[in-house]
Amino acid sequence: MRDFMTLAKALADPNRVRVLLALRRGELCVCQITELFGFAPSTVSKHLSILHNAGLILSRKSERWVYYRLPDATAPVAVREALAWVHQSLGQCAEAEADVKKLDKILKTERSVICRRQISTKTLL
Amino acid sequence: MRDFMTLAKALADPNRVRVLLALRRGELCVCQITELFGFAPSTVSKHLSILHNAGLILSRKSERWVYYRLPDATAPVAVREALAWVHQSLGQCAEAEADVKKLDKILKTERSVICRRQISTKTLL
DNA sequence: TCGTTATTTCGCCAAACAACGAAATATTAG
DNA sequence: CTAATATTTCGTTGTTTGGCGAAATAACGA
Repeated sequence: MRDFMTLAKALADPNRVRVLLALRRGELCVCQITELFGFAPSTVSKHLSILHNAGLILSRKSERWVYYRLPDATAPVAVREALAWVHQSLGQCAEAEADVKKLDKILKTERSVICRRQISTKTLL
Repeated sequence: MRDFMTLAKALADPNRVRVLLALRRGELCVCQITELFGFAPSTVSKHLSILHNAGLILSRKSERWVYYRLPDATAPVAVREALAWVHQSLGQCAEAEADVKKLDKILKTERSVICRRQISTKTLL
Protein backbone atom coordinates (compact mmCIF):
# COMPACT_ATOMS: atom_id res chain seq x y z
CA MET A 1 0.00 0.00 0.00
CA ARG A 2 2.78 2.37 0.92
CA ASP A 3 4.55 1.82 -2.41
CA PHE A 4 1.33 2.21 -4.31
CA MET A 5 0.54 5.51 -2.60
CA THR A 6 4.02 6.78 -3.43
CA LEU A 7 3.25 5.98 -7.06
CA ALA A 8 -0.23 7.51 -6.97
CA LYS A 9 0.97 10.72 -5.33
CA ALA A 10 3.78 11.01 -7.85
CA LEU A 11 1.17 10.93 -10.62
CA ALA A 12 -1.06 13.50 -8.92
CA ASP A 13 0.78 16.52 -10.32
CA PRO A 14 0.35 17.55 -13.97
CA ASN A 15 3.95 18.66 -14.40
CA ARG A 16 5.25 15.29 -13.25
CA VAL A 17 2.91 13.60 -15.71
CA ARG A 18 4.30 15.88 -18.41
CA VAL A 19 7.78 14.60 -17.59
CA LEU A 20 6.63 11.01 -18.11
CA LEU A 21 5.13 11.93 -21.47
CA ALA A 22 8.19 13.89 -22.58
CA LEU A 23 10.52 11.01 -21.73
CA ARG A 24 8.84 8.80 -24.32
CA ARG A 25 11.17 10.54 -26.80
CA GLY A 26 14.18 9.20 -24.95
CA GLU A 27 16.29 10.27 -22.02
CA LEU A 28 16.62 13.94 -21.10
CA CYS A 29 18.90 15.83 -18.76
CA VAL A 30 17.57 18.14 -16.05
CA CYS A 31 18.42 21.31 -17.92
CA GLN A 32 16.47 20.17 -20.98
CA ILE A 33 13.39 19.47 -18.88
CA THR A 34 13.91 22.79 -17.09
CA GLU A 35 13.97 24.54 -20.46
CA LEU A 36 10.80 22.73 -21.51
CA PHE A 37 8.90 23.73 -18.38
CA GLY A 38 10.26 27.19 -17.69
CA PHE A 39 10.46 26.45 -13.97
CA ALA A 40 13.38 26.98 -11.62
CA PRO A 41 15.92 24.12 -11.77
CA SER A 42 15.30 23.37 -8.11
CA THR A 43 11.61 22.86 -8.80
CA VAL A 44 12.29 20.50 -11.70
CA SER A 45 14.84 18.59 -9.66
CA LYS A 46 12.30 18.07 -6.89
CA HIS A 47 9.72 16.74 -9.32
CA LEU A 48 12.27 14.37 -10.81
CA SER A 49 13.29 13.11 -7.40
CA ILE A 50 9.64 12.35 -6.55
CA LEU A 51 9.22 10.41 -9.81
CA HIS A 52 12.52 8.63 -9.25
CA ASN A 53 11.65 7.73 -5.69
CA ALA A 54 8.40 6.17 -6.92
CA GLY A 55 10.32 4.11 -9.49
CA LEU A 56 8.62 5.85 -12.42
CA ILE A 57 11.92 7.06 -13.90
CA LEU A 58 15.54 5.92 -13.81
CA SER A 59 18.63 8.10 -13.77
CA ARG A 60 22.15 7.95 -15.11
CA LYS A 61 24.96 10.37 -14.46
CA SER A 62 27.41 11.14 -17.24
CA GLU A 63 30.00 13.88 -17.17
CA ARG A 64 28.32 16.77 -15.46
CA TRP A 65 24.74 15.92 -16.43
CA VAL A 66 22.10 13.67 -14.93
CA TYR A 67 19.91 11.95 -17.51
CA TYR A 68 16.46 10.63 -16.67
CA ARG A 69 14.62 7.98 -18.66
CA LEU A 70 11.57 5.71 -18.46
CA PRO A 71 12.17 2.28 -16.92
CA ASP A 72 12.21 -0.86 -19.08
CA ALA A 73 10.24 -4.09 -18.88
CA THR A 74 12.14 -5.19 -15.76
CA ALA A 75 10.30 -2.57 -13.66
CA PRO A 76 7.70 -3.76 -11.12
CA VAL A 77 4.25 -4.52 -12.53
CA ALA A 78 2.63 -1.67 -10.59
CA VAL A 79 5.06 0.78 -12.18
CA ARG A 80 4.61 -0.58 -15.69
CA GLU A 81 0.86 -0.50 -15.33
CA ALA A 82 0.92 3.07 -14.05
CA LEU A 83 3.02 4.16 -17.02
CA ALA A 84 0.78 2.30 -19.45
CA TRP A 85 -2.21 4.08 -17.95
CA VAL A 86 -0.56 7.50 -18.32
CA HIS A 87 0.67 6.91 -21.85
CA GLN A 88 -2.55 5.34 -23.12
CA SER A 89 -4.71 8.03 -21.55
CA LEU A 90 -2.59 11.04 -22.48
CA GLY A 91 -0.39 10.02 -25.37
CA GLN A 92 -2.45 12.11 -27.78
CA CYS A 93 -3.53 14.98 -25.53
CA ALA A 94 -2.95 18.60 -26.46
CA GLU A 95 -0.43 19.27 -23.70
CA ALA A 96 1.68 16.29 -24.71
CA GLU A 97 1.65 17.38 -28.36
CA ALA A 98 2.72 20.90 -27.43
CA ASP A 99 5.54 19.61 -25.25
CA VAL A 100 6.74 17.27 -27.99
CA LYS A 101 6.85 20.20 -30.41
CA LYS A 102 8.80 22.35 -27.97
CA LEU A 103 11.10 19.42 -27.18
CA ASP A 104 11.93 19.11 -30.86
CA LYS A 105 13.36 22.61 -30.81
CA ILE A 106 15.22 22.02 -27.58
CA LEU A 107 16.78 18.80 -28.83
CA LYS A 108 17.92 20.52 -32.03
CA THR A 109 19.81 23.06 -29.94
CA GLU A 110 23.20 22.30 -28.40
CA ARG A 111 22.72 21.22 -24.83
CA SER A 112 25.37 23.64 -23.64
CA VAL A 113 23.37 26.51 -25.12
CA ILE A 114 20.21 25.35 -23.35
CA CYS A 115 21.91 25.16 -19.99
CA ARG A 116 23.59 28.52 -20.23
CA ARG A 117 20.31 30.06 -21.33
CA GLN A 118 18.90 29.46 -17.85
CA ILE A 119 21.84 31.16 -16.20
CA SER A 120 21.76 34.18 -18.48
CA THR A 121 18.08 34.75 -17.80
CA LYS A 122 18.85 34.73 -14.12
CA THR A 123 21.90 37.01 -14.15
CA LEU A 124 20.07 39.65 -16.17
CA LEU A 125 17.88 40.47 -13.18
CA MET B 1 -5.37 16.02 -19.34
CA ARG B 2 -7.87 17.66 -17.04
CA ASP B 3 -9.91 14.45 -16.72
CA PHE B 4 -6.81 12.39 -16.19
CA MET B 5 -5.59 14.67 -13.39
CA THR B 6 -9.00 14.45 -11.71
CA LEU B 7 -8.56 10.67 -11.78
CA ALA B 8 -4.97 10.75 -10.57
CA LYS B 9 -5.73 13.13 -7.70
CA ALA B 10 -8.69 10.98 -6.67
CA LEU B 11 -6.31 8.03 -6.34
CA ALA B 12 -3.74 10.03 -4.36
CA ASP B 13 -5.41 9.45 -0.98
CA PRO B 14 -5.15 6.07 0.75
CA ASN B 15 -8.66 6.19 2.19
CA ARG B 16 -10.17 6.73 -1.25
CA VAL B 17 -8.17 3.77 -2.54
CA ARG B 18 -9.53 1.74 0.37
CA VAL B 19 -13.05 2.58 -0.80
CA LEU B 20 -12.28 1.24 -4.28
CA LEU B 21 -10.95 -1.97 -2.76
CA ALA B 22 -13.89 -2.37 -0.40
CA LEU B 23 -16.41 -1.94 -3.20
CA ARG B 24 -15.13 -5.08 -4.93
CA ARG B 25 -17.45 -6.91 -2.53
CA GLY B 26 -20.43 -5.11 -4.02
CA GLU B 27 -22.23 -1.83 -3.44
CA LEU B 28 -22.16 -0.16 -0.03
CA CYS B 29 -24.08 2.73 1.47
CA VAL B 30 -22.34 5.71 3.06
CA CYS B 31 -23.01 4.62 6.61
CA GLN B 32 -21.43 1.23 5.99
CA ILE B 33 -18.27 2.84 4.65
CA THR B 34 -18.35 5.29 7.53
CA GLU B 35 -18.51 2.38 9.97
CA LEU B 36 -15.61 0.70 8.18
CA PHE B 37 -13.39 3.79 8.36
CA GLY B 38 -14.36 5.30 11.67
CA PHE B 39 -14.35 8.80 10.19
CA ALA B 40 -17.03 11.46 10.43
CA PRO B 41 -19.82 10.92 7.87
CA SER B 42 -19.02 14.29 6.28
CA THR B 43 -15.44 13.18 5.66
CA VAL B 44 -16.54 9.94 4.04
CA SER B 45 -19.12 11.76 1.94
CA LYS B 46 -16.44 14.13 0.65
CA HIS B 47 -14.15 11.26 -0.34
CA LEU B 48 -17.04 9.55 -2.14
CA SER B 49 -17.92 12.71 -4.01
CA ILE B 50 -14.30 13.06 -5.21
CA LEU B 51 -14.29 9.45 -6.43
CA HIS B 52 -17.70 9.90 -8.04
CA ASN B 53 -16.65 13.13 -9.74
CA ALA B 54 -13.67 11.32 -11.24
CA GLY B 55 -15.92 8.55 -12.56
CA LEU B 56 -14.31 5.91 -10.37
CA ILE B 57 -17.58 5.02 -8.61
CA LEU B 58 -21.27 5.19 -9.50
CA SER B 59 -24.15 5.95 -7.14
CA ARG B 60 -27.75 4.93 -6.75
CA LYS B 61 -30.28 6.30 -4.34
CA SER B 62 -32.84 3.97 -2.80
CA GLU B 63 -35.15 4.81 0.06
CA ARG B 64 -33.10 6.94 2.38
CA TRP B 65 -29.71 5.51 1.48
CA VAL B 66 -27.18 6.27 -1.23
CA TYR B 67 -25.34 3.22 -2.51
CA TYR B 68 -21.98 3.46 -4.21
CA ARG B 69 -20.52 0.80 -6.53
CA LEU B 70 -17.69 0.27 -9.00
CA PRO B 71 -18.49 1.10 -12.62
CA ASP B 72 -18.99 -1.63 -15.22
CA ALA B 73 -17.31 -2.28 -18.57
CA THR B 74 -19.05 0.70 -20.15
CA ALA B 75 -16.84 3.12 -18.18
CA PRO B 76 -14.17 5.11 -20.08
CA VAL B 77 -10.92 3.27 -20.76
CA ALA B 78 -8.92 5.61 -18.52
CA VAL B 79 -11.22 4.78 -15.61
CA ARG B 80 -11.15 1.03 -16.24
CA GLU B 81 -7.38 1.06 -16.51
CA ALA B 82 -7.04 3.05 -13.29
CA LEU B 83 -9.24 0.57 -11.45
CA ALA B 84 -7.36 -2.38 -12.90
CA TRP B 85 -4.12 -0.80 -11.71
CA VAL B 86 -5.47 -0.34 -8.17
CA HIS B 87 -6.99 -3.78 -7.91
CA GLN B 88 -4.04 -5.63 -9.40
CA SER B 89 -1.53 -3.74 -7.26
CA LEU B 90 -3.43 -3.83 -3.99
CA GLY B 91 -5.94 -6.65 -4.22
CA GLN B 92 -3.88 -8.77 -1.82
CA CYS B 93 -2.37 -6.08 0.42
CA ALA B 94 -2.67 -6.20 4.20
CA GLU B 95 -4.92 -3.15 4.44
CA ALA B 96 -7.36 -4.56 1.90
CA GLU B 97 -7.50 -7.89 3.74
CA ALA B 98 -8.17 -6.17 7.05
CA ASP B 99 -10.94 -4.06 5.54
CA VAL B 100 -12.55 -7.10 3.93
CA LYS B 101 -12.55 -8.82 7.30
CA LYS B 102 -14.13 -5.84 9.03
CA LEU B 103 -16.62 -5.47 6.17
CA ASP B 104 -17.75 -9.04 6.70
CA LYS B 105 -18.85 -8.14 10.20
CA ILE B 106 -20.50 -4.94 9.09
CA LEU B 107 -22.44 -6.69 6.32
CA LYS B 108 -23.66 -9.33 8.74
CA THR B 109 -25.14 -6.60 10.92
CA GLU B 110 -28.46 -4.95 10.12
CA ARG B 111 -27.82 -1.73 8.26
CA SER B 112 -30.16 0.19 10.58
CA VAL B 113 -28.02 -0.85 13.53
CA ILE B 114 -24.87 0.34 11.81
CA CYS B 115 -26.30 3.74 11.06
CA ARG B 116 -27.73 4.35 14.49
CA ARG B 117 -24.40 3.36 15.98
CA GLN B 118 -22.84 6.48 14.52
CA ILE B 119 -25.53 8.71 15.95
CA SER B 120 -25.37 7.20 19.41
CA THR B 121 -21.63 7.73 19.57
CA LYS B 122 -22.23 11.37 18.77
CA THR B 123 -25.13 12.07 21.15
CA LEU B 124 -23.29 10.54 24.08
CA LEU B 125 -20.87 13.48 24.13
C1' DT C 1 43.89 24.87 -7.47
C1' DC C 2 40.14 27.88 -8.79
C1' DG C 3 36.27 29.15 -11.31
C1' DT C 4 32.36 27.50 -13.97
C1' DT C 5 28.44 24.66 -14.70
C1' DA C 6 24.75 21.10 -13.49
C1' DT C 7 22.16 19.35 -10.00
C1' DT C 8 20.42 18.84 -5.37
C1' DT C 9 19.15 20.34 -0.72
C1' DC C 10 17.17 23.66 2.38
C1' DG C 11 14.11 27.12 4.16
C1' DC C 12 10.35 29.98 3.08
C1' DC C 13 5.60 31.22 1.52
C1' DA C 14 1.11 30.63 -0.63
C1' DA C 15 -2.24 27.41 -2.30
C1' DA C 16 -4.40 22.90 -1.91
C1' DC C 17 -6.14 19.32 0.98
C1' DA C 18 -8.01 16.23 4.60
C1' DA C 19 -10.23 16.11 8.81
C1' DC C 20 -13.91 17.91 11.79
C1' DG C 21 -18.56 19.79 13.49
C1' DA C 22 -22.59 22.50 12.52
C1' DA C 23 -26.09 23.43 9.52
C1' DA C 24 -28.74 22.42 5.24
C1' DT C 25 -31.16 19.01 2.38
C1' DA C 26 -33.70 15.01 1.31
C1' DT C 27 -36.62 11.18 2.56
C1' DT C 28 -39.15 8.18 5.52
C1' DA C 29 -42.15 7.22 9.65
C1' DG C 30 -45.52 8.57 12.88
C1' DC D 1 -47.25 18.31 9.42
C1' DT D 2 -43.46 16.94 12.51
C1' DA D 3 -39.75 14.18 14.09
C1' DA D 4 -36.10 11.22 12.91
C1' DT D 5 -32.54 9.44 9.78
C1' DA D 6 -29.03 9.52 5.89
C1' DT D 7 -26.35 12.27 3.27
C1' DT D 8 -24.33 16.52 1.61
C1' DT D 9 -22.64 21.25 1.99
C1' DC D 10 -20.15 24.82 4.34
C1' DG D 11 -16.65 27.05 7.17
C1' DT D 12 -12.63 26.25 10.10
C1' DT D 13 -8.16 24.25 11.28
C1' DG D 14 -3.81 21.91 10.90
C1' DT D 15 -0.92 19.54 7.46
C1' DT D 16 0.96 18.75 2.93
C1' DT D 17 2.56 20.30 -1.35
C1' DG D 18 4.44 23.10 -5.20
C1' DG D 19 6.79 27.01 -6.30
C1' DC D 20 10.94 30.01 -5.51
C1' DG D 21 15.84 31.60 -4.42
C1' DA D 22 20.08 30.83 -1.79
C1' DA D 23 23.43 27.78 -0.50
C1' DA D 24 25.63 23.13 -0.77
C1' DT D 25 27.52 19.48 -3.65
C1' DA D 26 29.65 17.39 -7.67
C1' DA D 27 32.14 17.33 -11.90
C1' DC D 28 34.74 19.48 -15.29
C1' DG D 29 38.19 22.76 -17.53
C1' DA D 30 41.69 26.34 -17.44
